[in-house]
Amino acid sequence: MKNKYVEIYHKLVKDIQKGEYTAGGTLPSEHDLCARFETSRETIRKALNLLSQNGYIQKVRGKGSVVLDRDKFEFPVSGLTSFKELSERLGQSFQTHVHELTLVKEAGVCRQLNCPEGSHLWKVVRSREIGGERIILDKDFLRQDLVYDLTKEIAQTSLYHYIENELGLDISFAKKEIVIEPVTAEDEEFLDLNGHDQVVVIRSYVYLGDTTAFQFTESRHRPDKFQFVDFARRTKV
Amino acid sequence: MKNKYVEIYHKLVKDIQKGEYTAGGTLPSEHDLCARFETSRETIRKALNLLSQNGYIQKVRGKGSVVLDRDKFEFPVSGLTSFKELSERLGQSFQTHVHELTLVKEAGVCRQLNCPEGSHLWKVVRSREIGGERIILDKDFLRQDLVYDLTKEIAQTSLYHYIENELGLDISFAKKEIVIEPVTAEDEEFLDLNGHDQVVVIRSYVYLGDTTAFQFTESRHRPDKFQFVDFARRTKV
DNA sequence: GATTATAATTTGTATATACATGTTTTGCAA
DNA sequence: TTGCAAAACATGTATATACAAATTATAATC
Repeated sequence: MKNKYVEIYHKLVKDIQKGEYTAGGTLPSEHDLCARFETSRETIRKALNLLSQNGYIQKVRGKGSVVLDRDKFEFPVSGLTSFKELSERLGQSFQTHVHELTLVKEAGVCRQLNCPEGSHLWKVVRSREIGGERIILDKDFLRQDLVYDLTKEIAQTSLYHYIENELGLDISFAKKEIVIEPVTAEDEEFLDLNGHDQVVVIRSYVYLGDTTAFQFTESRHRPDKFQFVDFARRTKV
Repeated sequence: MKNKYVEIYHKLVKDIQKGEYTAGGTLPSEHDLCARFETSRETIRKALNLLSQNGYIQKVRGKGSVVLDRDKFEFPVSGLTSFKELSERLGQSFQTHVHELTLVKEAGVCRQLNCPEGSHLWKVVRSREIGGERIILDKDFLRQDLVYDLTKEIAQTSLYHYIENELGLDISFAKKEIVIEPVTAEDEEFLDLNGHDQVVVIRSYVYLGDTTAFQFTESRHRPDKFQFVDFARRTKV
């Protein structure tokens, strides 16, 4: 938190979440925010753009920044939120089981991550238990040259926290695909399928800020427990 | 297309799609683009931010704007693209069947659209046929006070085109939810389910630029033909 | 009181400057 | 030739100004 406009963004998000500004109402005008935060209008506008992009406000010319009702669409699987961040926000009891943590050589994954075919990759297989049921199976492949050390403990708590805060890698964006597929033997083994014969599969390619692909993830969800919530702005063609 | 930076954005998108700039390479520097488009750096930066948000480039400090490989993640169900826009981009043969086009009063939908309970709503039920199979069932509710006139022909071609281009309404953003649900009698009636007993349901609340909710859509997809592709940037917590 | 015209407010766009920070290139020195 | 330091280059942040466009508040007029 060193940039002024990012700080202002976080402050305003906090204020909205505290209910300081109610949905349907408006934020103070840009001019007022300038005075309050003792900064220029452009800096305020950068902060407001972040709020707009993340679905907190809608700017209406002549009126102001209208606060949106974000309650109805919490639980964003979107935006690269990790399982731990999710569970904590939901406040549900959750547990992670680590089934595999090995170094492998998978040519196919290497090709998709754009690294030499002989490269070592961490393979992490974890199941996620919520409310006593194992409903998510996560299979991760990470480039070992970027994440050199990995322990079962890290895999059990939070990969993302370790990668971002301990290793200082800059996770920046991801390409993501959601499809429905028949269950595999692996699903049967590690999940409480409850009779379901299909799972929701989320495949993600995760990139760093310097555009190097470093992770491939396959997240397999039991369909009755799956929900994806998104906020999308229309891009004019 | 009147704004300079939006025009520049579209021009650069077109250039990238034409292959003028290849994935992995960089765009001309901001300074160069200023000269080329005869404009200021801030204007160029606004255009580049649009490219970045939509997954065309990744800006790397000190290096430049690296062009990303968007081929791998076309077909964005995300971003409020309409069925017609989608089908055209895919180049597949498609067909729309209009099963219902009526004015109704649905208290539940009214409440969610934040309009008076007695309001008239257009109810549109359409099935989408691709490659000879009816695989998508779309149920739309639209506020009649905003879309006063609606014909079967419009419903068959493109609602969005009519709403945006004919009526001049400014479709701005949507809250979206994806879940898996058991098939209903309606699904059985209007879709070629091919033995599937579950469908992928996308529920969307669509809003105008002035934050008025005006449409509720439920899009029901046969699971084997469903795919959702997304580009997501990580929002630092 | 109701309508209309005007002014004030608010966001949108375009431009300019200064400095910070990270990357690449260049040139000098060992 | 190699290695290192300096310069050049690229993007990031912060600030300032001017004007456009949409909305809202105010004043004036009938």
